[in-house]
Parts: sequence; structure tokens; C-alpha cells
Amino acid sequence: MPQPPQRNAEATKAKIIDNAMQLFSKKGFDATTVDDIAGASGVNKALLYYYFKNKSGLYEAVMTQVLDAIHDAVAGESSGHDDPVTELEAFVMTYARYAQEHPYFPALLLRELSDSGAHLPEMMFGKMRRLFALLGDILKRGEAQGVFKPAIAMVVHFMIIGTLNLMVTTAPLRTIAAQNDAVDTCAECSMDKIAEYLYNNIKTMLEVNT
Amino acid sequence: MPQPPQRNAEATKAKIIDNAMQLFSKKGFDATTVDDIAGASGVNKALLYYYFKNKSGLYEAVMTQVLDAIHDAVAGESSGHDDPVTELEAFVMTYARYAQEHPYFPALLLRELSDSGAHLPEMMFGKMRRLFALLGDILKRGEAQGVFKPAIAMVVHFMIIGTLNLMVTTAPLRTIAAQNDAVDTCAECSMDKIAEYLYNNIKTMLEVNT
Amino acid sequence: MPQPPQRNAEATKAKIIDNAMQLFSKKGFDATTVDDIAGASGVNKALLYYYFKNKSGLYEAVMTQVLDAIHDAVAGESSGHDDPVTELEAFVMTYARYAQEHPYFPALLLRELSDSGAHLPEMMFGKMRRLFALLGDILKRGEAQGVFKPAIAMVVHFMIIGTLNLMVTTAPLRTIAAQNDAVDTCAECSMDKIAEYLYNNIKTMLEVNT
Amino acid sequence: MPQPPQRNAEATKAKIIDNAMQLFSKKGFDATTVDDIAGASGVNKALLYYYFKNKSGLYEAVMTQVLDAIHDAVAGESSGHDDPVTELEAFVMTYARYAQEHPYFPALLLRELSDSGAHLPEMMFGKMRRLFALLGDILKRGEAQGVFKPAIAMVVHFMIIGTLNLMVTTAPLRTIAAQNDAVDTCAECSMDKIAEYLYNNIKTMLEVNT
DNA sequence: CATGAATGAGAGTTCATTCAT
DNA sequence: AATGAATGAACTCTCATTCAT
Repeated sequence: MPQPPQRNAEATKAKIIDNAMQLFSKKGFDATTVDDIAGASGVNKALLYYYFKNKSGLYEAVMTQVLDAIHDAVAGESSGHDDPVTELEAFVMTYARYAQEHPYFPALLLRELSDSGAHLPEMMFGKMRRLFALLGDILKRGEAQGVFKPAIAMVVHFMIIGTLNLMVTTAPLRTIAAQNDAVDTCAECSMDKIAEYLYNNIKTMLEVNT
Repeated sequence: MPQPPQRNAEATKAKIIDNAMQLFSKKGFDATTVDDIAGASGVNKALLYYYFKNKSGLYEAVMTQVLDAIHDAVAGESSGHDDPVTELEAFVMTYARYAQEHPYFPALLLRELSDSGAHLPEMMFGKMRRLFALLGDILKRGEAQGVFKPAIAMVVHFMIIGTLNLMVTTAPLRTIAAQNDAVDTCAECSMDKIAEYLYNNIKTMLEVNT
Repeated sequence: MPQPPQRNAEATKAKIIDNAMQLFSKKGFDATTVDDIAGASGVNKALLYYYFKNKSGLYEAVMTQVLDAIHDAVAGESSGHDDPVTELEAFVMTYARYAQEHPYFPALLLRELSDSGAHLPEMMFGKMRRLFALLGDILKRGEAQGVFKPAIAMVVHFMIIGTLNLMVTTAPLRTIAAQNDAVDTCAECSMDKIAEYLYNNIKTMLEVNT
Repeated sequence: MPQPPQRNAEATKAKIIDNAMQLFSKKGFDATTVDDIAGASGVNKALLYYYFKNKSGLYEAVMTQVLDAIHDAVAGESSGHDDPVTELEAFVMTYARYAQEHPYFPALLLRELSDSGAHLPEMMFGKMRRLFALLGDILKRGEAQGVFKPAIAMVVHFMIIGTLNLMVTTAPLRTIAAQNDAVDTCAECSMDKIAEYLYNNIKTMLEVNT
């Protein structure tokens, strides 16, 4: 169903970014073609170059939007409590929920981390760091208040987001594997249950035993 | 230094697989060209097609070798003890050591998991499952012996390998980020220290409090 | 320095033609983009299509202006004397001076002549012919008055304008080549000196020896 | 009539260069597409990139061959006589004959000279200089022997090659213009006649009057 | 076992041109 | 008179793959 041309720059741009996001996450940067994105967006390929310098520029725009969004979502929920334990819970649960509701996100992030950021300009690392800084802050305050043991924040961070992201990206794989009854791949597990289990374990790890 | 032609099928094949491994891990499947691999291996491009059906076939050969190797390494160290806690320690430490010594491995695995195995035939999942089964077995026996709490093995598995793999693949990124003193990205941490910290935390999580 | 919009059709048009002239002469017709011209002129690309039918139309406008200008300049100086020798001198010197002062001109003309006029409608040849007719007329009258030998006007014409144009367009090349001391490319020669030398030689060629 | 693939590297390469030469000369660098050349040569487009790095590389190969050929042709005929006047005659006549027999050549050269060598690496200028050096040498020896007046070699060079090249490239134009009887564009002139006229004039110019 | 020559299909990018305002 | 949004057609270049030797 060919739409009439939109003559609305912002809307068109948003539509392109949105479709690019889906495709980049499903197939990765290299395997996604500019034609794919243009086709999915119902616009002419050249328009992508009108708005974004090139394929990398579009990818950058996608990642900027995505990283900002997750940061804002998590920051919004996990700060403002004055109890580090509650904040930790919010961090884990919000990230999990966001990842579930925006399932393109984990693959994008995980690939970028596997690539040492081959496709991203340095500027983008800052955005990744901001998310990490959120957790680092929670742990630091928890430690200051004597409720958390000293921790290696980077490792804890990857225990949380590595696990959650992998649970999302491997969902189809785990479903297939479930047909083989030898192993339980948690194929039926709800994201909420997983996140809660993860949160409880992380809390156990971190809390000073009383 | 141009080598004389080798006239030794197995050695040539091995050399190709080895170079392919490095390149696939560094740049990913799509961004690695058959020319790259042939060039790095010092053989003619057509020879790759003589030995392997096609690019995917070569990739499959690489992954088979890599997944078998890690499985054997980990299985060799972590089984045969009759103490689940010792076995868990061996599992974590061996995986960590392997990942450090074969740094191409984490990127390969992580990408594959982010992709829902787009490049791998189903047969390959079996090999991944075998590694997971190792841990599942340890946890199951630990639970049977009353030393471990019931656990969601899949989540624990990802907490371990997700974290270790990410620590390896992000090493360059974390080093860069370290110049920004606001966050501690554990840039200087040794893999051993990380693995030990991880192991201790996982153990704390799993152990029945006495 | 962004100018306020001009709302002055003729001035805007002239500005566009002027910038197009520079760019066409520097890079040729194909290598000059409509965006280049619009950008250099500080106007929107669509405006070029409003004023000129298309890229070729703009090129035509440029060439019309340029060919008219050189014709008028040369005609103004070289006619009206009743001495063919003086007129010949004026022809050569004026053309040389014009080419030097409007250095975009020689490249434009030379390219057009190398192309068999691929970009120009036939109408344009008439303008080129007019310039040639000027010289033809001088020679014819000189011959009638017994001061010039019979000549092949076309060849003499190209000896003059070919040489002068090439001296202008190759100026940068000749400067570079001058660093190589084996050949003297006349890199430092002033245009006046060159024109005078050329004129004297042409005169020697043409004059009836007395 | 699709030819069977040739499997003869040198022959194929030569065929490509030859077709490229024709097309570049007819339409210029920009207006000639790689598809054109591949099509005319009856080979796959990718083969051009297999043999030549890119379009510019192919152009360079063409120009190398062309400049070497003209130099060798002219050098072969114009040196070895010990009379500068005879050598000058050979220079002009050989160049003229070559230009007539290889009509792609003048356009290629003239365009390059109009462009300040935009498409050519510096290395190529050397080849152009070699041709000029040939004439320079003739003039120098003539002057030493007292048969030629001191001359500005660069100007004389352009009087010769500029004129001859323009007569070739403008041939179609001059034929069209001939329908307009007001001017005589020498449309019917044979190249030999032109060259002879040119040579005689140049000789008159240069010779010391006795 | 190993190679250089050759190809088909497609990818990213550019550009002249038009539309709607 | 002037503009930003949008397009279609081409163009350069790359790459996995095959052929012939």
C-alpha cells in the first residue's frame, strides 16, 4: 500500500530511524542493506542520504536514540529513592522490562560490545558509560551506607546486562533447544521471573551479611 | 616471506581455519571477505572452495573447532572431582583462562548468540548445549548433595559466560574509557582476578547458608 | 556570511551564471554538480531549475555570455583600424589579455572544442564562428591590400587561440614542471610577452617579404 | 556475438585498454562509464577492477600507453637526422600523421591539458614533458648551428600540437560549419596539406633570414 | 593440490530533476 | 521569487563463487 509522500521532515526521519533500528537489530549492520531500510520505510533510498550522511550516519542516529532511551528509562526509575537496595531492584527490573519491550535493543548493544565499537564513533561510548555510571553510583552509595560489600562494579554491571541481554537474544534459540529434553533452557520463563531471580541473586552477592 | 607451496592438505586446511578464526572474530562474518582469509593464509582463494563448500562452510568448520575445543578444555578440568563446589570453581576458572588465551573466542560466541545463530546450522547448537550441560550437571549434583540451592541453570550459565566474554571483548573499550576518570572500568584488572571475583559471587549466590 | 535573500531576479541570475562559469571551467561540465553551483551561489537548488531549464540550459547560458563577451572585446579592439597589420596585433593582444583576465574562459573553450561540442546546441557554433570570422576578415583584407600572403585562416586561427588558451590552462602544470630543470616550460613568462612573441611570429609568417 | 572467455590475461587486458581509449577519447573521463567499457570489450565489469585498481587506474593505463606510443613514434622519425630543419619537418609531419591515424589521441591530450591534469598522477607529466623535450632539443641544436633564431620552445610546441590537435578534434564541427558558406573552415583540407602548411609557417618563423 | 581468469548479483552512493508550499 | 522534501536512474565498486588449467 504505497503511501502518499509525507512532506514532513521530522516524521519521515523518525520513521526511517525506527525501521533501521528493527533491521539493524535483526540482521546486524553489515547484513542490513540501505535498500532494506528504504523499502521498509516506504521512502526512496536517496532520501536516507539526504537526511543522514551515509549508512554509518544512520546507524549512529539509531544508536544515539536507543542509548538515550534506555538510559532515560533506567535513570528515571532507579534514582530518587534513597535506599540503594530499592534502586538496585529498580535498575534490574527496569532494564529487563525495557529490553523485553524493545527487543531490538539487546542485540544492538551486544553486537556493539562484541565488536569493540567498530561501527561507532567514540562519542557513542560516552552514552554507554552513562548507563554504567548509574549502577556504579548505586553500588558506591550502598557501600557508603554499609549495606553493600565493596564490589567490582564493571563485573556486576556485565552480570546484569550481559545476562538479561543474552536471555532476550537467545530466546528463539532456547525455544528450539527445548525440544531436546536433556537440558532445561528456561524456554518458558517469563522475563519478569528471570529478572527477579537475577535481582535476588545479585542482592545476595552484594549484601553485607547481618 | 612467501612460503613454498605446502602440498600438505591437513596442514594447509588447519592454517586456513586458523586465519579464518582470527578474522571472523575480529570483524564478524559479513565484514570478513574470502579474499582476506586467502590472503592471510597465503593461498589462492579458489582453494578455500576446494576444501570447504563455501564461506559458510568454512565458518562452520571454524565454529566446530572452536566449540569443541572450549568444551573439551572445560570438561577436562571441571569433571572428575566429586565435589560440586570444586567443579564449579574449575568451570569458571577454566573458561576464563581459555577465553583469555584464545581471545577470538568470546567475540565469535557472543555474536552468534546475538544473532540467534543466523549463520549456524542447527547441528551447531548441539555443541553449544554441551557446554551448558556441563554446568547444568554440576548444579544438579550440587543440589542433590544439598550444597547448592535450586537454581535456574540457564541464568547462572549466562551470568558466568556472558560476564567473562564481555570482559574480554570490551577490553579495548574499557581501556579507552579509563582515560575518563569518572568511572572505573576495571581496565587494569587481570582476568584471573575477575574470574575469582566472579566465582566467589556465584558461589555465594548458590550455596545453601549453613 | 549568509546573505539576505535577494528578491532581485536579474542579480540572482547573474550570480548563478557567474558561479557556474567558475565551476564549469575549473572542473568541466560533468564533474560540476548542480548542488555545487547552488551552494556557491547561496541559493536553493530548485531555483536553478526555475531560472534555467536544466543543467544544460545553465551551461548554455554561461557559454552564451562568455562567447559574446570575448567576441565583443576582440571586435571592439581589432576593427576600425584600416591597417590589417595593426588589426592582427589587436586581435592577438586583446584575446590574450581577455584570456588572462578571465582565466575560466580558455578551459571552457578548449574543452568544448575537444568534445566536438557535445554539450552545445548548434546555435552556439555560430557564436564561435563569429570570432573566427573576425580573423578571417583581417586576413582577407590584408591579402587584398597585398600585405599578407594567402593563408589558411582556420589554421592561423588555431595557431593563435590554441596556443594562447593552452598557455593559460597549462600554467599550473608548467609551474610544477619547472622544478624539473631539464626543460624550460616558460613558467615565469608573462602573458604579454607570450602574446607579443606569438604576434611577431604570426606576422612574420603572414607578411609578404618585401 | 558473445565470444567464449579468453583466458589470456595479456590479450584481454589489451582489449580493455583499447576500448577504454576509444571511449575516453570520445566522451571524456566522466561521461564514460565502466559499464560502457566492459560492454564494448565483451567482458564482465568486475574484470576491469581485477586488472586495474579502479576507473582512474584504467585511465592511467590508457594514458601511459598513448603517451608512450606518440613519443616513440615521433622520436623514431625526428631524431637521427643531423639537420635540425629536417628534424623539425619530421616532428610536425609525424605528429600529424599519428594524430590522424589515432584520432582518439588529440582529444585525450587536449582534455588533459585543459584540466591541469586533474585525472593524472604527477608521474604522467613526465611523459608529456618527454615529447616537449624532443622539440626543445631540435630547436636548441638548430640555434647552435645558426639555422634557427632563438625561440620560446614552449610556445612553438603549443603552436604545433595545439593546432594539429584542434584540427583533428574540430573536424566534425568544421564540416557542419562548412554548410554555412560565409566562412571557410578548411573542412575539406587533408591532414597532410595542413601539416605541410603548418610546417612551412613554423620554419619561416624560426629560420634565420639569409 | 593449487592457481589465475572470469563472472553475476548486488551494495553504497551520487546526482539531475521534480513536487508542494 | 524561493525553498525543503522526495525521487528514479545511474554509477562505481565489492564480493562470493566458478571455470579452466
